[in-house]
Amino acid sequence: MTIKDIAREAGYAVGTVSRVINNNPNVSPAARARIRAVIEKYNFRPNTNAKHLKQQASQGIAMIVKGTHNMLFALVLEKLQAQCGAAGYNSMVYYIDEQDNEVDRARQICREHKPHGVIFLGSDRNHFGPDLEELGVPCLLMTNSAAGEAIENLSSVSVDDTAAAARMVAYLLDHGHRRIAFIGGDLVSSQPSSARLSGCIGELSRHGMALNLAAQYVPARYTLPGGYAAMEQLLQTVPGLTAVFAFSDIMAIGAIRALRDHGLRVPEDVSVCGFDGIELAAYLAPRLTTIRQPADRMASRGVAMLVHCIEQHSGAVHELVPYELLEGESVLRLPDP
Amino acid sequence: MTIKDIAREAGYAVGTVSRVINNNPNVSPAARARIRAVIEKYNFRPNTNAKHLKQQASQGIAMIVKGTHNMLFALVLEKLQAQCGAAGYNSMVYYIDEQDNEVDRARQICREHKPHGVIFLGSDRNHFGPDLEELGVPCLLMTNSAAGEAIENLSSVSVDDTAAAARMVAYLLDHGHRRIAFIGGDLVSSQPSSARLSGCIGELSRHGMALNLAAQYVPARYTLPGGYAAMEQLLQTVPGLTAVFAFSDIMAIGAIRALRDHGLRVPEDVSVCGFDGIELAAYLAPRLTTIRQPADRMASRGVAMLVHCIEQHSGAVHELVPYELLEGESVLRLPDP
DNA sequence: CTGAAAGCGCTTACAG
DNA sequence: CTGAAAGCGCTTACAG
Repeated sequence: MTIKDIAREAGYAVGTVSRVINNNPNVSPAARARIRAVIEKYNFRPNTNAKHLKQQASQGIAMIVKGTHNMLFALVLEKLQAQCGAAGYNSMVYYIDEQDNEVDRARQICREHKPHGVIFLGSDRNHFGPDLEELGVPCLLMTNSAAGEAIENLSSVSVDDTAAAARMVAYLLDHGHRRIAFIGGDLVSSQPSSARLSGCIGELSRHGMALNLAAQYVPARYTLPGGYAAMEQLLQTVPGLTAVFAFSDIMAIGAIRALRDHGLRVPEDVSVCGFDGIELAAYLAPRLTTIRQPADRMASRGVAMLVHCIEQHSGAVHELVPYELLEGESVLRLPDP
Repeated sequence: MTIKDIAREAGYAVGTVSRVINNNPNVSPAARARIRAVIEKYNFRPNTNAKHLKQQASQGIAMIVKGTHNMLFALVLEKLQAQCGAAGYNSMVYYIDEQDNEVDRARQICREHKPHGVIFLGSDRNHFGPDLEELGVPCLLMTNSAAGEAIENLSSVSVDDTAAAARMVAYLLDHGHRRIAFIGGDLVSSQPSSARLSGCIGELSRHGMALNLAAQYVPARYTLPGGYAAMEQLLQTVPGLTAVFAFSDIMAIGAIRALRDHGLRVPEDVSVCGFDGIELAAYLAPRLTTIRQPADRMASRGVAMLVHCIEQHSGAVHELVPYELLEGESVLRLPDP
């Protein structure tokens, strides 16, 4: 069943059928009705391969998501799709492996599906360079800042990771914690982890405290076992620690389990806080103290910015959206010494 | 950059370039080397739209996943892809919305990408009928049984949902629980929920107990808030309940939070158990007692079965894989009355 | 082993 | 408003 079959049965040429399918106004009501009826009858769907092969530009925005296990991305993606729809764009979602090159994938997608813009959820900073401009369409990085990259067509929307992490450290210090350990991502590939760590170091030094990177920071995958293993390591390298700051909620949950398996209570013996503010954080016991990244706000700003770039041919912008420290029950206020 | 440009630069015809790309043996080593070098030089990737438009059959298996929030599916999918790769098939993954029609989507995918087989993760039983045979390729339903559907080309691999649920009820009864409530999916669309519920009813009746469906069973979405809301309702309709059996771990986590918010402890005041055995279940406090669906085993059996159907042109088979009751800390043994 | 050519199912100027 | 035709970038018989 192809457009040709529809055309024959309806008594029109394939061009007219194509116009009906693509809502081209240059079709008589009679032809439209007749052709629609035949399409309906056979529940015909045009072949997207042929469509994309020929079409100049799709009416869509491509979204490239790194990893399917990331609960924050899943939430942000949902909001992005809603916002895109509201702005009159289709969204096309491509999930890729955590270790795949998102920029290579974007290149292929642009060639084959000709989107009006590309949104990246998750990024390896090593993959992003000036050659991104070759894509020829505005791009947007979500939840990571690209302000430091200075790539002409790459906008970004994120929280101020440095400030947010500093805020959390200030919160821990205010609660009397002095021996604090950190679990984050790989500092070479993860831009947000670096930013957050520098926020932590800054805030500590404001209080006259130094951070021993080798001992107090353990890089881990953003997974439950990743957080678990990192916590076990920190228990060795930071004796007497009273608080742990994990740069994702999932890692925090892993860390909490590790603490418990070592006979430590949370928060009575060790306080734990996370980052992201995923839905799950509020369902745990104790509720997790964390930094909430506002998925809704990020998505609406992101789509607005990208659409502006697309329609006005304007340059990249980098926007910070407000984070929020969600006070849960996982950080204890220590008594004054 | 197209196959034509590569051909020109390499000094061969496009057909030869195509043969190199598709590892067709009828190419001289010299031509192969020369063309490979040019492809390498430009990092050329053929347009998949054109490829699929023309190609008889891809060397792939399509996987259609309902929903991106399902942690069990994410795990099973990972294993499926590994198994497919090992069997010499590519996997092409298509995520669709929870309420979208997976069979309609499969129809389109088969037309456009000509996979050798289709795997469904998640299904609405209302969408499956004898017309699935029109797809013309073997299909496989994962984690739900299709034994009752009698569709010629639809195999399935799942745990015995009825037996597994009965086993859990037996476990609760053995622990002294008598007032038990249930949270599951919509009984009309969810085959596993029906099967599990019937297992629960059967086991209760073996012990001379009846189930008041309207009061003791609350259908919910498979989400945290879904479980939460269902639990709040059960607190009204089943006064004095001592145990809750949720048909997914995520719903169980939601239910636990609801109980706590009503001042009840788990498991001291109310016991809770789940279904699925996702990684997270073992990281909670208390660890969740649940039925583990063996993702690894299901994936390896599923792919083996599907590949057999594909290569031997054999008919559908329905296999049950062993479940496992994971004893956590969320079910209390009640003292003898 | 290689090339020339047809054709996959669409879209889109171009005429009328 | 409609049709005839070119062409998107590939694959694949068919000749040689």
